[in-house]
Amino acid sequence: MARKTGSHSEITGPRIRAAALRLFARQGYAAVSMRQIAAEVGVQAGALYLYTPDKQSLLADLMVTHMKDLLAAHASLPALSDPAARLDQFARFHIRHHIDRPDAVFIAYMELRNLEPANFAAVEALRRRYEDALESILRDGRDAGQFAVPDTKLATLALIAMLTGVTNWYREGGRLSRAEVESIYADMALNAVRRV
Amino acid sequence: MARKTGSHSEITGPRIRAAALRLFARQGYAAVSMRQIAAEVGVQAGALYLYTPDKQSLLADLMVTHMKDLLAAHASLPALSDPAARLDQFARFHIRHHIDRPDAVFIAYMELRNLEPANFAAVEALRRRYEDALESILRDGRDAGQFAVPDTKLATLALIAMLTGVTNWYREGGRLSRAEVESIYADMALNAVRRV
DNA sequence: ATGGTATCTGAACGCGCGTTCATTTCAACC
DNA sequence: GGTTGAAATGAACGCGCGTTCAGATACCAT
Repeated sequence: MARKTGSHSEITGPRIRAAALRLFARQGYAAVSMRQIAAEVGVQAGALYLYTPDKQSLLADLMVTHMKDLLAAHASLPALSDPAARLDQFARFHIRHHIDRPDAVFIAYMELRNLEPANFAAVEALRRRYEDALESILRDGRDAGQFAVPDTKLATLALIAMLTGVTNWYREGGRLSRAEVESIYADMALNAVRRV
Repeated sequence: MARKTGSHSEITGPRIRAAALRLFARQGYAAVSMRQIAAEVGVQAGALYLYTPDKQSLLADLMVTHMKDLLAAHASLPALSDPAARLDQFARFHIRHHIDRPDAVFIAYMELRNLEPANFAAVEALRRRYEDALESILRDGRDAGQFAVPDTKLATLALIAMLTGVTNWYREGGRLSRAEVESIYADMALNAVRRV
C-alpha cells in the first residue's frame, strides 16, 4: 500500500501539528513518540518526515507559532493611553487569548527545557517581547502615580503568572462564564498594582 | 566488582532522591533514564532498585514528600485571627517555602501528568488541602467585609499561581533580596483581594 | 487514456530504555 | 579471623525509539 485516498499536504500538515500539540500537552514532549502522533493522524511514522525535518523542529514550530500568534493578536489591540485602561485591556486580552489555548500555553511554558539552544533562544526572545509590553504599562502607570510597583519586572512576572494560571483550571461550561473569569482576573490584576 | 567502599543505605537512598529531583526538574521525568540517575549518584542502574520499586514510585515519592513537607511547614505557623494578617502570613510563608525549592515545585506542578492514577489522586488530595487553607482565609476575609472576592476558589488559584511563579525567575544573589521579594509579593496578594 | 509526481507505506537500522538477577564485595559482629 | 548479610555490580532481556528509504499508490494535467 501507499498513498491514501483523499490525502493532501494541506490537510495532513495541520493535522500533524494539531495531534502533536494535543499529545505533547497531555504527555510531554519526551513521552510522546512519532509513531503515536502518526497514529493519531492515521498515517505511518515515516510520513511525518514529509512535514517536519525531525521531532525537535515540530516542537519548536509549535512554540514559535504560539508566541507569534500571541504577539500578533496583542499588536492588533486598539491603542489606549491611560495606564489603568491599558492594564485592564492587557489583562482581559491575556485571559481571552489563553483561556482557549490551554494546550499551546502549557507547552510554551513547560517544554522550554526540551528545546535545543537555538530554538530556546528564539522562543525566549518572543516571550520577552510580550513581557516587555506589560512592563511598559506598569512603568508608565508608576510614573503617572497611578500604580505602586516597587519593581516593575517582578510585578510583570507576577501578573503574567497569575493570569496565565487560568489555563490550569478553567473548563468550558463550568461554574463561571468566560466573561466573568475575564473580569475577575482583570480586577485582581489592577488592584494588585494600584496605588492605595 | 560489587559493593563500593564506604557505601551505606542511609546515604545512597537520599542521594538517589536528590539526583532524581534535580534531573526530573531539568529534563522532565520521561526524558531522564534510570542510568542517568545512577550515574549522578555514582552507582550502576541496578542498584537503584534497592531503594525504589520502580521509576514511577520514585517520582511519586518525590511529589508526595514535597506536598507533605509543605503542609507540615504550613501547619506549624502561629495561629492568627485577622484575615488580612493571615493572608499576609500565608503569602510570606508560601514565598519563603517555595523560593528555595524550585526543583521540587517544578516537578510537583509539571509531572502530574506522568503519575499513575493512584499516585495522581494522592498528590492532588494533598494539594487540595493546601489550597483549602488559603480559600478559608479568603472566605473569612470576605465574610468580615475586608476582602472583595467574587469567587473564592478562583481567587485562591489566582493567588497561588502568582506566588508560585516566583520560582520561575528568582535566583540567589539577584537584584532583589529574599525579604524584598517576600514583601512585594505579599503586598500584591493582599491588594489583589482587598476591598477598595 | 496515460504519464508524472506528490503522497504515503512498511521494513529496516542501531540504540537506549526499565527492569531482573546471579554473582561479588565489603563491613560488622562474634 | 571467619561468617554473615547488606550493598552493589554487570550482563542480559525484550521492546520501542527517531529516522531513513526504496517501492507502491492515487491524483492531476494533458
